Amino acid sequence: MADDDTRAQILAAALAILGEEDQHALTVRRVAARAGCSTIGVYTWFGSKDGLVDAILAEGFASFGDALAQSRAIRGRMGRMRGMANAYRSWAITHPAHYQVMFGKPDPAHIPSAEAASAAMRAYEELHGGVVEAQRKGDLGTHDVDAVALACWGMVHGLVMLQLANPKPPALAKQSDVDTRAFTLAVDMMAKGLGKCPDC
Amino acid sequence: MADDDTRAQILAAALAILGEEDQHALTVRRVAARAGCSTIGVYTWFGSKDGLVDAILAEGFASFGDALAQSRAIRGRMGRMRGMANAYRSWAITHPAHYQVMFGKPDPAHIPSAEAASAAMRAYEELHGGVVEAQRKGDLGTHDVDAVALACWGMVHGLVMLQLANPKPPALAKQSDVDTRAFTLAVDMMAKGLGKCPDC
DNA sequence: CAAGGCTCATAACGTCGTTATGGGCATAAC
DNA sequence: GTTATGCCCATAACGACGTTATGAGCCTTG
Repeated sequence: MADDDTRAQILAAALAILGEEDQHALTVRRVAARAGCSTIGVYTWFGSKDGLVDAILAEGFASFGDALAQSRAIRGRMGRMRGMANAYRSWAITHPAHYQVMFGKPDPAHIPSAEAASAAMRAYEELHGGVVEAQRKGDLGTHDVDAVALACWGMVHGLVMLQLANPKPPALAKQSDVDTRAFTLAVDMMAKGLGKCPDC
Repeated sequence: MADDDTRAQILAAALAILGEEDQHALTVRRVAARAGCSTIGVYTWFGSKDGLVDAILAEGFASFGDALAQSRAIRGRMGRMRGMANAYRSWAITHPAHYQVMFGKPDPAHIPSAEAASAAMRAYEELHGGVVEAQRKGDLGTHDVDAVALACWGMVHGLVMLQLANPKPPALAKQSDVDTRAFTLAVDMMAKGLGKCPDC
């Protein structure tokens, strides 16, 4: 329908910009120019730049949640959690600007739309579900599920953010694979650290 | 000396703003107004806003490195690394806007000044030194030191950033201490995961 | 045909980082 | 003593940002 045509073109333009450039390139004027309309189109269809960002968040969390869900079928001790960690990192690295919009510091005054919040919730429940399953299978100790989920999320998030922002000293940054090695080590550390071996 | 007076006042104003508000409040106009000069003062003494940010980085990394160094004396298995993890998190949480300026995504075109880079290097070497010491004491397995340092850094950084940005779903965010519980768990996970127990 | 409402362009406002212009005011040169 | 050089800095402006007041076009409805 031609009614949503402009709206769809604006959202597509915004996603294209995020796919090609930094998140700072996401300006109302540039989105409008790329969508072939004036800036007022963004305000007609999304209310404000925040409204457009909300639509971007909804799209992003849906895609991100789908990526995480691919790991549901993986078997073996901590298999699903390991798979999710890898899927999480892959999605973030292939969608760096999108990831920054989703997980970078938001304006504290911005209240996400219901659509964005529910897409985010669905992605989080994918993470949480993996931890619950590991717990049920006995792969974890008796740790609190929420704390485990947040700890693992934080660990992966931090390594992803360090890689995307790359504030590392030159000596470290020169090792081209150091991010991947650290990530692999961190996931192993997590798997071993959450186990219930009594000797350590 | 009166020569550096204006410069010192501008830097103090910038740090005061970061101490009281969001990093987005750090604008040239507001810094200048608080320092009691016009915007041109920032350009006279720091060249550009990036130059001012460089001075802020140098100050921040020096203070941050000092905080990490407090853990040097802690004994016991993984004691220094655990202490540094706690000190890292404490510094970040008590200086949230400063931390975001230091570790948030920078403009890729911005090349840090030599002063900022060397202060950052000194802080990183505090981290690295703790890992080297643990390795030497036999607290770690045979892991690569750089990868361990980056993995631990990323883990702590991620949990700090999640707490500062707080993108958590409402059910999690309601648990007021969930960030601290996750952090404690993550540090334990790291300590256990890096050990050399052969049974797990 | 007339009225109302929806979509959208133009142009503007106040914010941002930055800079061109020019006014003091010190020190140095003659 | 007067001129000249150079540094510090205020005013006012530029372009880019998010946003909005105004009004034009167009489609639907009576």
